Amino acid sequence: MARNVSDSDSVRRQNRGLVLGALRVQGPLSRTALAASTGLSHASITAITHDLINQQVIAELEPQEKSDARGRGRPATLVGFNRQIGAAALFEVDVNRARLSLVDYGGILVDRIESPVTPTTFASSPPAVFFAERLRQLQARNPVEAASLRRVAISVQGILDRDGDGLKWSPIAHLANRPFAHELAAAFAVPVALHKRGRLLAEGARWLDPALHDASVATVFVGSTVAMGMTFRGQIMGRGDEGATEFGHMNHLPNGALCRCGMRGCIEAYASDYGVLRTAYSVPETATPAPAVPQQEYDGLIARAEAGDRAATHAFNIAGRAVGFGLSRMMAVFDPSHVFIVGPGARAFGLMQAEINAALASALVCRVNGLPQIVAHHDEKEPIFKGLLMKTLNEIDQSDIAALA
Amino acid sequence: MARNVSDSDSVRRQNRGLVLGALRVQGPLSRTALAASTGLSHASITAITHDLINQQVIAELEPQEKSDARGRGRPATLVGFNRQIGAAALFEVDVNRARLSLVDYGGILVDRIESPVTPTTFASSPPAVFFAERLRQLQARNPVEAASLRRVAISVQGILDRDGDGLKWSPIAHLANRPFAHELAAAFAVPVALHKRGRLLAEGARWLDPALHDASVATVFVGSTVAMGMTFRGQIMGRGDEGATEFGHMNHLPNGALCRCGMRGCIEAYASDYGVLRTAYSVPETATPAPAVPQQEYDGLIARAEAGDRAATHAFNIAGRAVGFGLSRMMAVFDPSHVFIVGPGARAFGLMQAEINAALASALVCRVNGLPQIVAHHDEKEPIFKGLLMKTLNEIDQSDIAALA
DNA sequence: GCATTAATTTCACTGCTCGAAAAAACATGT
DNA sequence: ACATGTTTTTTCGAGCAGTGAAATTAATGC
Repeated sequence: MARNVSDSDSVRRQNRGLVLGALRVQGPLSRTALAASTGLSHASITAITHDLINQQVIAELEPQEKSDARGRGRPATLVGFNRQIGAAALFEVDVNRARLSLVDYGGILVDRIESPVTPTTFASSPPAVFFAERLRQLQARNPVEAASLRRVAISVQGILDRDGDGLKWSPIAHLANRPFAHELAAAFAVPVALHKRGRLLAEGARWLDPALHDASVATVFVGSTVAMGMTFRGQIMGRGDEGATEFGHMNHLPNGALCRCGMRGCIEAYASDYGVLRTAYSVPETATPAPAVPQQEYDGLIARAEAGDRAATHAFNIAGRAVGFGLSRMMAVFDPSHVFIVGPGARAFGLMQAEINAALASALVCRVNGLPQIVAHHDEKEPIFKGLLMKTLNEIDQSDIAALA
Repeated sequence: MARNVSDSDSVRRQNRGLVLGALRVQGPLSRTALAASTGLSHASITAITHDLINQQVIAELEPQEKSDARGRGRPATLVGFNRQIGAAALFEVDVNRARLSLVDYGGILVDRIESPVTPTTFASSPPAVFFAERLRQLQARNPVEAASLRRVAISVQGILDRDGDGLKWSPIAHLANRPFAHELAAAFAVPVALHKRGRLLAEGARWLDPALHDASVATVFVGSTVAMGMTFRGQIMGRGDEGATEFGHMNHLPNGALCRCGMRGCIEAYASDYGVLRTAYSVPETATPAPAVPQQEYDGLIARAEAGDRAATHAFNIAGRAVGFGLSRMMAVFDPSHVFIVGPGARAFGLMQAEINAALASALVCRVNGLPQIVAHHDEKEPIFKGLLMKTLNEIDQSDIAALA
């Protein structure tokens, strides 16, 4: 029986959450600004901030003298997060790289470790060990933050199970079906959350462009894989908190090109770096995909296509067609007002755009509602990190902090 | 500024809504059962039911003597909806038929009118006039219920605009882009809601099979059109309340068969009745689709296929393939645990099943998570009506009644 | 009739928000 | 230096909804 009853406690949680959320989005605010932003009365804001300050969650900032000509009246005192009360460890795992960032409760990056990943990395050392080693290393270097670790969050690629704490399949070799989330949670006595990279991209895109904060956006990653996350009017879509969009492995052409996942005809098999390379070099569609494509090789192909090379141009056309039809098919189920293209493939957006638009034009939804606005966004690391960061801090805010007695 | 603040009023609304929802789902209940079902304390249930009874929303039922051996202890007095306090008019509009039902607040059908629809129906008389005429007729026949009309809800096919109160496109001739919802609302001084048929199917499926009430279900209608609605763990998905899944017009084959919508290669162009007929009779794919297919012609084709006729069998294979790849592609974005096939095409499910399964097997999500459970459900009128009914009554419960002072 | 049992109601208490008024803290004008 | 105006915060009493525990109500069983 889901406990949906509303009582004074849920009121408290909700309104404290509102205050924390406002501070998260807008940074330090005065109590008056908080009242305006949350819609709560001044009296309530006084009570809530008073509690939060007592609990050391937030603190009054030192008034900044000098600066801007402060107007008349009593000057506002800003309150902001107390960075020391919590820390989170954020792993971003990729096919060829892993990065662990330690951030404090204020969202400030404290320390960071990068490690290469190879197809054998997780075969030789179990994922849980790999992660634990690096986390211990960061903890040793930052004892203060280590003491207040509240969450570990991991950005992964692949398909999560229905609970959202196990990977059932992943393009990263030997990562799926290893219960590293549970093991880490046990080892560090801290909740460990797995997030699909696509979903984080969607979350991150919202934070990077405030104008999109409440829009419906599909964020498509094109690079070593093809992935997608969606937001619907500011809400993250799909499987509650697990996320299940497998856009890259949506079928594009029945019995088509062989994909890394073992299926045939996936969008990824045409639009990812290895897919484009395979097409460009006229390698048979059924050839086993390359396990990894060096960045410069992909960039070289983009350069060749931009220089007019026929084979390269053709390969990107095919890729654009795959992405375009994928979007067109997705839009039959969910139609966003904006589409972001991020990742290395964003640099090739110009080469794919015509085919993408052509494919979208064949969708009824687009004919009726108009084409979504499609924008390429070159950097993709920032959205993922930002998404992971904000999602994790928000989780702490709403689950741990707002519920504090 | 969205008013998300929680106060005693929102608590009241939420908990009253819980009580109304429990009664809606489970029928008349005792106060003790309400407490168990909602999670509220007995004291609160006493207060809430007291208010609701004072407001004539619910009433105590006469104790049913005789029946089952009532145990010891004070006998429970059930409370149930007061049917007289509201009524709703429900239109179901189809390509060849329109039906208007008048129901009371208890969900009991009071009266019903059916009218044929032809491609010229809405050309000769504006939709608003067509609807208003029939509604007036029902009101005249049922003056008591007419006095308490609270909502008009219309089930339509097509694409709604973003506000959800206008049709931007519809397979029903001359129905799109006519502001009949606004006109009706003005004429009858009552809120008028448009609902996509696919979404109602999803809603209705939940109500018909309580086991699915909290599952993730995709309900696919196959018949004169192909449509789909989805629920995610009991929540209706897609564009908030407007609904935008255009499954039938998801592209199946680029540049494929001509669809009624004017696009090419839509799933509908292969899997709807006209599509199957076209394939079976080897009519060129680019031939203009028949405006309507008589029921017996479609049924005849099913019979022929079941008897082993090659052309007919082939046509249903092609249809199954279209539906299967559509589902497979949808599942890259949203993967339900159950798929319902409803509508006339459900009778041909056996003929399509193999191709549907084959197509699904080519989806990575299915390989990893297993195939969803696919079930055909012959009757489709009931789910639509039930969905429209429950959605509308729930709307009244939550918006009008729960918010009463 | 009286004990037993189960459904409902009553009652005292808690915790939250809110509006209005008061207090605080600073700028400006005389 | 001091009164006045402005803006931010806090204080205070009221109101409201939920809760647990105890009391009440209405049957059954012996």
